[in-house]
Amino acid sequence: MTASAPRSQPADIPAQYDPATTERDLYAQWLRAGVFTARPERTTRGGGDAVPFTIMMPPPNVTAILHVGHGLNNTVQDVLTRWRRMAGDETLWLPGTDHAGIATQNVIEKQLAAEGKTRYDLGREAFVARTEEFVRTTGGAILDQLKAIGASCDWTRTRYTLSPEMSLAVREAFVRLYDDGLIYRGHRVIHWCSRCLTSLSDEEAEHEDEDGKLYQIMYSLADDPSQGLTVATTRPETMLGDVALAVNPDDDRYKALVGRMVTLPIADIAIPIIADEYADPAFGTGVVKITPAHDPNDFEVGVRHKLPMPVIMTPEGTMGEGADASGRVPAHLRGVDRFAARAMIVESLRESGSLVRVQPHKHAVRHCYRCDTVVEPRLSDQWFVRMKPLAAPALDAVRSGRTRILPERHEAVYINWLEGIRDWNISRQLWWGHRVPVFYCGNCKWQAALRTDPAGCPKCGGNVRQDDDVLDTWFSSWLWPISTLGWPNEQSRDLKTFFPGDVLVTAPEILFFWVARMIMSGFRFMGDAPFHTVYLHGTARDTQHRKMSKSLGNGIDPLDVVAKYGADALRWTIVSGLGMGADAIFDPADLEKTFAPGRNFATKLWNIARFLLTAAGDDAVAPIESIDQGRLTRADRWILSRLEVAIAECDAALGPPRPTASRWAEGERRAGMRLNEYAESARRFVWNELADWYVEASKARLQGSGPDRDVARAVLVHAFDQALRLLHPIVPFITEALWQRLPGHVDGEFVARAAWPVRRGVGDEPTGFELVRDVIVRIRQLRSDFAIAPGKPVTVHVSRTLDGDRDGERQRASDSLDAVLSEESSTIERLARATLSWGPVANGAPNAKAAIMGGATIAMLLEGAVDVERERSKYAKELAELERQLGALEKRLASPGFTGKAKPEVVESERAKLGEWTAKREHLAVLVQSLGGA
RNA sequence: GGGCGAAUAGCUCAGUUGGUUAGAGCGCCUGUCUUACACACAGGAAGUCGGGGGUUCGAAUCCCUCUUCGCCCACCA
Repeated sequence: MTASAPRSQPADIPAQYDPATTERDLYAQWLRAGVFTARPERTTRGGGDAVPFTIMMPPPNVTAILHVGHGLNNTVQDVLTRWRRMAGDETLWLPGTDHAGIATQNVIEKQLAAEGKTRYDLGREAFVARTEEFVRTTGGAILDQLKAIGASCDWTRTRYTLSPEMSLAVREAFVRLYDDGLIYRGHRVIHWCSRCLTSLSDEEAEHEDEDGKLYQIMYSLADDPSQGLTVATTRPETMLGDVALAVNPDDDRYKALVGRMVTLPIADIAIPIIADEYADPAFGTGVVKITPAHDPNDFEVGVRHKLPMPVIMTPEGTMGEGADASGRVPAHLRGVDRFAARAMIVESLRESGSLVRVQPHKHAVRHCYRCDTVVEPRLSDQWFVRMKPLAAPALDAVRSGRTRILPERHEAVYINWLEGIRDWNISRQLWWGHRVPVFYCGNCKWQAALRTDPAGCPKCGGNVRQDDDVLDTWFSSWLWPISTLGWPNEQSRDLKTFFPGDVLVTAPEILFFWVARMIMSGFRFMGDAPFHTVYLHGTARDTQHRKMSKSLGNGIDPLDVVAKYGADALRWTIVSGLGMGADAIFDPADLEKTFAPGRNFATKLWNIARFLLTAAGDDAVAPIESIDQGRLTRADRWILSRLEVAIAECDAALGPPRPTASRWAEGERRAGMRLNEYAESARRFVWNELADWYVEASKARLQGSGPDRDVARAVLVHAFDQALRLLHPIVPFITEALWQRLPGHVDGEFVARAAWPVRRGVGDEPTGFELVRDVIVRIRQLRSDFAIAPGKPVTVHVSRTLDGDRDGERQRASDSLDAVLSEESSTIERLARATLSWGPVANGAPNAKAAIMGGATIAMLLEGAVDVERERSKYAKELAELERQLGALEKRLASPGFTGKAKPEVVESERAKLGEWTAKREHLAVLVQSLGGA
């Protein structure tokens, strides 16, 4: 089956839908037609009339392979992009990959380890070359995988964070911030990963609660070893770097000791007792050891008191003498791993009697976010970005409504983080990444950040060398919304057209890593936020709510799902289960249970189309606008009005695509992005309304030959066409496959760029078809209740039990009921498998059964004996329950609190409810009586 | 140690500012291969909305409290 084949016969549609070949073929068609390619010239910013709509894909790591998290993230983006594309926007969904400094370097280092080598065996240049080669040949595979799930990205604009263009942007940003004094060299304690051999930012060093130990150690006074102070520490090995003991200046216990010296055990050197507010008298013994080079707080104390700062560990995490540490690390500890050293030190303290006690202690220990190694605080020189000035506009953006974050609760988290923001350590002692563009003269003191590499020192002509460090991966990511569009070239057409963008879709984990920083860079370099909406979706988890991960083995391979059930099934499951901000739960042990509903839905659509093509043929179909209103049946008017409702619901669930003004107004700020509600509305329309009722009710007309057939065809094709459009963003493949088969389809047209449904403003009033449905359902219930064999014909005698009533409203209801029943009798008879017969049924007839609807009562006489008492008691129970609720309702409405405070529309709807229930009570009473009520 | 979220049918979840008799999918029960569809159709059972208290004419929805999970943030050695 190829889409280019002629499709004049309905027989062209196979009985079975085959996602695999269809999806591949359709994706190729879309690409060939350039459906996903953004055209700046069509936009309002480029001289056209389309509003631009931009989404930047969070670039997956270049070495990543697709997992459900990506599937989730990109499906959401695709739904939004396809929706806006159909709605007439000029959409740009820009894809790309991230060079992922530490992560990628780790991959290559693992390869080297398998070969028995380290990166140092290769040297920097060869290592980078090898990594580049790896990325070039096997990297970016994930982008192809995204095509398999239908991602409608503009692949002509694919970007990579370590490409030359991105380097240009990174360098420009660095130089500007450096020249503005916002990037500086800092000498302080940072998080150090002794496995990756690099510093980490605060965000990259993640807390993990651990059961540790609190060691209390006695430091004796240098001039009187019989006295001493007890200090508590969780990391005894750092004591070799102690330069003082601190007590609180107001702590009466120790006031007298301030200024005296103690002997540092093991290292056997004298250090002073100092007074500092940092020591908390209430914690432990109130005495804290000060290790400036290995603890950020101690560092601050060290600075205040101008203390030495000896480094007593190597970068690799073994004990060793670094700067200022000579004589501190005993020979037998040098080269010993820090944790082994801890045990050895504790043991020798125990032997010497210095170990006062050891108690269990729960505390949070920071770990490297890439390799999970315990991070070591370590004094070193790093590059930092001064964040306060950058944070201010980003803070204001969310406060003022320029950018909203959904779900709303994340806004408080964002604001809280930005208010307490600390400077960002951006240098990494890695080889894979953008190199810090700072140059130093080997001769004079000259140093500068430069856009291009200098030939020599501009001051003295001496040799220059570039800083060895590379930049944090996020230093390129934070420029993503602008660098991908051509910044720093501000004349770039894409930048002028597609910045600022619209929506950012990502997981909450990287709100700080990435989202906040992108907003900052947007303001800093372009003077505006890069998007007006941040949509944070949940995490993919298994049924035990554990995060899906490779190490747990509880993941689901999206491509596996695509192969088994089709991409649409995967997408359907994701979207229909996507509550605002809620985690998405999938069962990796039961793919069938998880994804079959999506497949089943696609199959349903397929079969509706098969019916449509068989019954309606594919001769030309009149446009719905050309059908004279008077020729529409109740079913026609009903399904058209249901379509109006469905469109309205989908639009409401998706919400406004952008703020109406330059900022989100309170009323719209939290609206929309309810993808699950959108999916449900569309599904209900096409399945429960169009397929279950309209198609069934219209079969006779469609299979007949009268002029009415054309009316039914027009309505059916219109309704299904619109349904396919509503569903296309969620299930793009099946809808495209079917839409192209609809009668009247013109070759080369795609539902992917067909117009999004718009309400026509017709069919608001009740159509009477609701009554038809009620009658059919009631008769079906009777058949089922009385176990009447499906094949057995049954006659239903219809009469109005309240016929004598001349009250106007009720009379009208009865008259309208009569009209509906007689005019629609053939439909009712067919769908309910019953014969309708008019005429009064004697009250109390032994086999009478009745149904209530629309303000009138009909009685039905079923052939064969029925259990009248059972019926009577059933209705009597219903009546009793109704009376109870009616009583409560009446009481509620009569209370002064209600009439005084409730909104007018609520009062009105509650009054209407009261009337409805009252009428129903009357009907039920008649019914119970007619069934021989006791 | 702070902050936030969740708890609704057997399972996974909706339920937008308090206002029809709380919904969907899956599962379950009973029928049906009714000429688009058994990946379907028709009918049905099933929830004291985590416990307790409060506000209100009215609470799954707001307030307090308790229990159980989860997430984020955090320099108490």
